[in-house]
Amino acid sequence: MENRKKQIVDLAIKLIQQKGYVAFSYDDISKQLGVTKASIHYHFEKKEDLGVAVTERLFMRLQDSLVLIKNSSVSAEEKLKQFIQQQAERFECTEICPISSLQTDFESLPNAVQEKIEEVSRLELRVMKEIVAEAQAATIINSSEDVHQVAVTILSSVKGALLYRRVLGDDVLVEVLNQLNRFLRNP
Amino acid sequence: MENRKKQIVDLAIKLIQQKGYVAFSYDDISKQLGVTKASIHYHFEKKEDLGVAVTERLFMRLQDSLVLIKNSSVSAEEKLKQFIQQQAERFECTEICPISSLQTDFESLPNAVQEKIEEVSRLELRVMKEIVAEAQAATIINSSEDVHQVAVTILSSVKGALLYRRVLGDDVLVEVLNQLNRFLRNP
DNA sequence: ATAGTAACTTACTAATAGGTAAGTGTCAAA
DNA sequence: TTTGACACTTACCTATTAGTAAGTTACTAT
Repeated sequence: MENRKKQIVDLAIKLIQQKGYVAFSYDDISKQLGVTKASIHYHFEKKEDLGVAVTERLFMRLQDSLVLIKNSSVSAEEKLKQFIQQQAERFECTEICPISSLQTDFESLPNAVQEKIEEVSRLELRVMKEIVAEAQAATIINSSEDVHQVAVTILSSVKGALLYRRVLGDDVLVEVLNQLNRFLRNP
Repeated sequence: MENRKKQIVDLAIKLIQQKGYVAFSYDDISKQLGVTKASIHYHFEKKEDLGVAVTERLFMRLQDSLVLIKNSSVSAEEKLKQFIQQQAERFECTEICPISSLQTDFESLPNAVQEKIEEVSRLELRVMKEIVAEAQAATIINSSEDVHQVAVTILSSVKGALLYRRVLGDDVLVEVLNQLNRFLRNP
């Protein structure tokens, strides 16, 4: 059952969003799936293997959205809105971005996972740059702004807002999103 | 020796910045201080007690900077620069903001520490709002912007940038700081 | 029917975590 | 000189962690 592997990875991502890489355990996963811990080890021998699988899924998700961005005929305006808001809505208020969570736990990560999360972060930035560039071409974003700088700032502020949201409540994210809009919109 | 307690708390904060609340252990601390684990327990019986002491120190640091902001005769421009850049320079590239780290580990924190980190986050926001309001009064920041929204956006983006810096390198933070400046400066 | 494989379970290990009880050395006040 | 507090150490306990070895069940192709 290849499905079981997917189940485990999905649950691992969710747990990483809630508790982080260090804090989640094979016991958490096995109990929630109603199997023994050893059966999780059967699918992913070491925690490192599961960690790599997790980062590979995150990578693929981003690749998918990159393809979607490039091919879809949706307006640049909608793409920008979608990508940002999607992150916000996909997660509950107690969850943060899985990439942020792994960045936070970076020093405790096995080497293989460290390298992967580096790749994921770079790809994420590429995706955001793609969106910003399109929005700029559509004159939604002021073209005098530097694509790279704007992209990295949007990503940082959204990820940071998700952290604050967890302790200060839902409003934080909405406020940051509003302010980003104010900053970015062409006057 | 009240000094030892301070040593422990300082080291705990550093370890939280590097590895997070869940990942750091009494063993880490005792080894780095050259004493036994039990002696750390003598000063802070439970990990929760140390966690509370840590958040209380973070709170006091913020209170100090709040006083400094209100009393110092430095220009609003300088204050804004100082507060933001201070965070960046105080930490090494492998370290993130201790508040962010505790926000990430929020779900794994003891209740008492959760409540404290909530207070710390609110105070941090207050400090940033104070700075933004002053900068606005000095017409450095466009006065049409909402103080609260701008403050929460600055905090979020700086904290987020520290996460990305850890995996993508030092440039990230500089870029975000530059972009924030571009957004904020009066035209 | 049988051999083989996938997906498990049972039962274990070693390491590490937080935490505790009881004792030791040192210093200062009575 | 003794009492007592402080700052420890030694020696432990229990729970949890990642990880493993060996056996079990069920399905599948030959």
